[in-house]
This record gives sequence, structure tokens and C-alpha cells, in this order.
Amino acid sequence: MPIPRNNPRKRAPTLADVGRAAGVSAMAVSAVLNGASSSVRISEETQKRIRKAAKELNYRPNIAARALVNRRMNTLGVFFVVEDHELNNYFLAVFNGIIDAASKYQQNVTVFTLDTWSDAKSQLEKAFDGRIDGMILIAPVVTAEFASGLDPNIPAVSLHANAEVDGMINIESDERTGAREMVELLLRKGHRRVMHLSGPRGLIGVERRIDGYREALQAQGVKPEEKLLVSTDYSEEGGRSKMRAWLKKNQGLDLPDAIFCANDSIALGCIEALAEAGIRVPDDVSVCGFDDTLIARATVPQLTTVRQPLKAMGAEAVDILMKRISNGEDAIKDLGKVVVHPTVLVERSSVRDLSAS
Amino acid sequence: MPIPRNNPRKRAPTLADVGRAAGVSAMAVSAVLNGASSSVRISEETQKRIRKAAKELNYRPNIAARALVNRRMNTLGVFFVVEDHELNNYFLAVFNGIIDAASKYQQNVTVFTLDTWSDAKSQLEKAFDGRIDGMILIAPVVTAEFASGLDPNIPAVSLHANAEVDGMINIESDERTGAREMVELLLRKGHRRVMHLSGPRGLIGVERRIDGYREALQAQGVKPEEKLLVSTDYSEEGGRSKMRAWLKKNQGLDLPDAIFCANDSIALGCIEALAEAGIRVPDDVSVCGFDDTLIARATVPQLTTVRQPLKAMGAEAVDILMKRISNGEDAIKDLGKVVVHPTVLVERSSVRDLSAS
DNA sequence: CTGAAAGCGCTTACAG
DNA sequence: CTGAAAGCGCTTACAG
Repeated sequence: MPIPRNNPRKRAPTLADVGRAAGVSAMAVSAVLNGASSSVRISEETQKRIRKAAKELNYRPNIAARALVNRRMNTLGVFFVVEDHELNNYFLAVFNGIIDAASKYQQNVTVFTLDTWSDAKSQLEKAFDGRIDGMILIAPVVTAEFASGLDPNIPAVSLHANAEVDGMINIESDERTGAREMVELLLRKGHRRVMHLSGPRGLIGVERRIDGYREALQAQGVKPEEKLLVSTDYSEEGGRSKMRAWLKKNQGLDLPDAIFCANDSIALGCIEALAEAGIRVPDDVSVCGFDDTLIARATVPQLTTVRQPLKAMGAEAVDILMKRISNGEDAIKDLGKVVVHPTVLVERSSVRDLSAS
Repeated sequence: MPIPRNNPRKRAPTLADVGRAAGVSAMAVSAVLNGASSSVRISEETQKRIRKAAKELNYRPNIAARALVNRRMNTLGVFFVVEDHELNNYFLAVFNGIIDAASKYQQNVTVFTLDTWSDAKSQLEKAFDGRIDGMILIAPVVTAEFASGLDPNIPAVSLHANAEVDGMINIESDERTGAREMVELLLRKGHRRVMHLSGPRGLIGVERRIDGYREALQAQGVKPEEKLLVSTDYSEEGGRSKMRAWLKKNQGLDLPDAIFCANDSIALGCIEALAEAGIRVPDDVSVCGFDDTLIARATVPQLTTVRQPLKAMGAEAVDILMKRISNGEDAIKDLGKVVVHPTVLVERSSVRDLSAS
């Protein structure tokens, strides 16, 4: 659909209009309204007159004119791939942190959704026309091709990037430790046969969670069973269908003691598939998740999960981005290329303590 | 925190740069790159040369300069009150529809969060400096004072506004019918004592749901009990605390047959409070919600609820807004001031059929 | 200390 | 059919 071009907005009062009303130059008005504008000194009385005129005319500085001069839009761009046109709770949590922090810096946030990261280059370009001062990439799948599509003049910060990009700072959480601690918890509670419903193989976060899972098992001398590691995509539907299939294939055989799901959505789908089969959580099998999104509190029983501080991570992305925008690339050196947040184990009701019984 | 002003972006190539490289005027470049620019005709060969130069220089038209001339930013503003700094699933669904539709029109979306609607005036003003071409107000609490704070030159569309505003189009769903149908369903399934956990009294949507609830009861000759109508705020915490309090107060007395909650979050809190008290859903009492957000599918049992087409409503807000922006106020006459979407009953597993047993 | 001028990068209207 | 000029509304640097 073409961009509608006609029908420009009505002309709003300008600095000149205000100046005329107050009997001064546009420049004087600018100086007064922008506060501490360096050298200019204007008498108290004139200032009052100017402010009064501005108020009466309902004057607002035109943002486009300002941006043209300052080469700053005071706007941050958020880039995110939307699967099946459905925003999810991971996005919600991160975005929440972003807008919260952005308003602190008086920055606007505009959201750019992509269909996929693989041809992100052409989609990203659209934003490289001065409309944003910095970009936040949420969970980008970074390839060399993709990285070459970035504009070196626009500072970028990523969350949960799967690879390091030159000149870009990435914010992550310690997923490996989080996964390890979760599985340790399961083992401590007497679970032995721990299944892992992982995310799509190859993504760095997925592999880290698998590593943590294996690490915990090995430390306790539990031999990992091949058939207890099943990968799916990071969705409710993925968790449901893979769990359904697994149950069908292993009909009549023993259930695992516990199922460690790679995120809360998978866990939700998993619980649904179990419920369909008449298997109760946590009475018959324990289930736990990862992320601690809204979903984790919505399930019944509420989900034991690994909390990633998603909101705080979104906020930090803004903090770092603002530093880079304001101070230029000098700011980077102090920061390091990766910021790692610790995860927190959140115990709710979906894991049963077998050791107690 | 002050807006960082320093450190402007690096100078990007301009039309003049491209023109110089191609040996033509900036105007010629503009004409070629903008496509069908009316009168101007430039030879095929020159066009090619211009495009090549633009590509080589990696030219992007500067959005601020364009906006200054066109008085159009091609961005839409979304305004929303965030309670306790927590975005919710209602927002997620509506926002999803908004960004989906906006990308269709090649419009950017920027999100403005407010603390409260009551002093929205001062917060709205910030956006009246040409940075947006139109505004979408999500669930605004409209007062005369608020309405007077709107800029008549910026087209506005609201969703779930509680009152009609002159010159603004409001998008709603037929909440009254939705509520009535839900309660009719409960009655049909043999429930008699139906409790309603409503939203905050006074809001128009809340009253409509209450009206629908009462209407259904009356039509079946069921006398509404005063103590079965409890109001809370539209949150999980509200549903939990009010349900807890009710159970405590009515300890030892009969439970209602079913609880009709005014939204899914309340229903979730309600289910939690019931679970705490050892009351099972739907075995001991049926619970249903309203909205059909993500939450409704996450609960176990999944929630029977009234679906509002939130995503479609968000998309329609954009469609209408774009008509108003493009065609001016002429577009309004065709539309009417209120657009009402039908609701749909979604039956899941949280309501038990008593008539069958 | 004040004001007139130049310039940000684009598009539109108007001469040649 | 083409090109030089004016103007969008602001800010910054530079004369008086």
C-alpha cells in the first residue's frame, strides 16, 4: 500500500509567529524557550512576554525542523521478528523495560517488526534515514550478511544475540548457569530421569541451556538418555505437539520424573499435552520452564522456572544505547561487548519433591 | 534526566551529493528517486546514472527534511496508561494489531505511556510537535478536561473509550451482548447462583458487562443477589484479593455455582484464590472470563471466555486513522462515531455442565 | 549583550 | 522538458 502523501497537517505557530506577537526576533524566542542557550541574555521582562505569547499561541517547537538541524530525532528503534504475526510475552517483558527506560531519557520508541532476520538487511535499511538515533535488536539471529547490513553510524545494542558483532554490545543472561541450577534443583528433589524440551538446535541460547542441563546431570553421575532430549521451537504449540508425539511414541513405557522446558511457552504446551493424556502436574510428573514471563504465573499449577530479568535487560539496553548515542564510541570501552545478567531460580508449584515422600 | 544534545550523527550523503556524482541537479535526483514526480521527465540513461550514484553513495533521503516540507512524519502515536509500570496482555493484543496494520501503510508506530489519564493533557502535549500524524488512544478515561487537551489538528481514534468525544471515532465491542451471552450459557448449563466479579464501577465497559449479566439473569427469572456482585480492578491481583475476601466473609456458606469475571486477569486471580482455599475449578465452581487474551489459554483448566477481537480492533483503529489522515475530516462522515465489533463466546474447560449430571 | 544571516536536506512552484 | 530559487521551521555562528 502506498504512503498517503496528500493532506499535510495544518500549519502550526512558529518561532517567528511567537516573536511577532512578543515584538522580538524568532531567535530570541528560541533562546528563551530552550532555556540555557549559552551566550544569549534576555531581560526578565522580555522573557515573560515571550513565554506569555508562546503560551497564548499554544506554540510547540517543530520536531522535524529541530531534527534537521540537530541530526537527532530523540527516538530509539526496536527491532524484533514477529512469528506468525503474534507478539509474545517475551517481547512484552523486554519492551516494557525499554519504554520505561526510554521515557526516563525523554526518548520515543518506535517498533519495527521483521518477518525474519535472514533478509533483515533490506528491512533495516528503511530505518537508516535519520528517523532513529539508535537501535535495539531483540533476539537477532546474526549472520555476516546481516551484520554487514547495519549502519556503522547508528549505535546498536542487542539482547540475546546469537553471535558477537563488531561494534555492537550484547546483553545476555547466564542461561547455562540458570539451566544447570534448575536441573540441580530437580535432582535434589529426587528426580532422576529428567527430560529436556529444548529450543531449536543451533541457537546459542538453546545450546547453553542444553549444556547446563547436561552439566548438572553429569555432576550427579546421571547418564543422559538420548530420547529424553527433544528439541522444538520456542512456542506453546511446539511444546504441545512435541510432547504429544513423545507420549505416543513411548506409550506404555515409563514417564520421565521431570520435564525441564526451555521456556515458559513450551512448558505451557507441554502441560496441556500431559493434561490431554490424563497425566497430572506435578503429581505424576514435574514440569518447569525458563524465562519467568507472565505465563509462568498464569498456569495452574504455577510454573517453577528460571527467571531472566527481561524487563531489566530491556532497560539496560536503553541505558547503554543512550551512553553510546551521547558520548560516541568512547563509551564502549568501559562497557565490554557483553553484559551478562544472573538468572534466578523461581520455585512455584509445578515441581514435586520426591525426596520428601 | 535531560535530553542529551551533543554528538550529532555523522553527516549522511544528500541529494546534492548524489547529483554531483551523477552530474545533475539535486532536484533531478529527487524527481527520479521519488518516482512519479509529476511534470519532470528525465531520460532513461540519466535516470540510470542517478540510481547508480545513489546506490554507490548508499543514499537515504533524510526523513526530517522531508517531514519539514511535507508536514507528515508517517508515524502514528499509541497512547496507553501503564499501571504499575506493567504492560499487560490486553495491550499486547491491541498493539499487535496496530503494528501489523501500520506496516501495511508503511507507517511507524511510537508508543507513549502515561501514568494516568486524568492529567493526560500535559503528557499528550509532548506529542503535538509534529512527531506523529495521528493518535490512537487505548482505553482512555475521557473527561471534558482531557478532551480539551487534544489537538484538533491531529486525528484521533480511540479503543474502548468510556465516553464520546467530539470529532473522535471510538472502536468498541458489544460488551453487553457478550456478557449476556456468557451468563446465558452459564444458566443453560444449569448454574443458578452466578457471581460477577466486575471491573471498577463507573467505567462504561464495566457497566455494560454488568447490564448484560443482569439482563440474562432477569430473562430467566433469576433474582440477582446483592452479595454476588463484587467489583474490583481489572487485574489478577484484584481478582485474587477480592475473591479471597469474599470467601473469608462467606465462610461456611454456599459457594456460587459459577463466577463470571469481567476479564481474564481477574479470572486468573480468582482461580488462584479458589485454589488456595482448596476449591477446584470447574468441579466445585465454574469460572469464566472476558477478552480472550493469552491468559485464557494459559490457565489450567483453560478459560471459557468472551472473545473481543482485540487484534482486529487495533488494526481497524489504524485503518480508520489512516483514512482520516489521508482524506481529512471528510472521511469521518462515512464512518459514524462508534464502530462496534461483535464478541464471540469461546468455550473451553473452566465451566462445568451441571444440567448433564 | 542583541539581531540579521546562513544553513540543516528536502520538495514544490516557477522561470527559462 | 529542464534548472535555479524559495521555503519548510528551527539553531548556530557571526557581525554589529
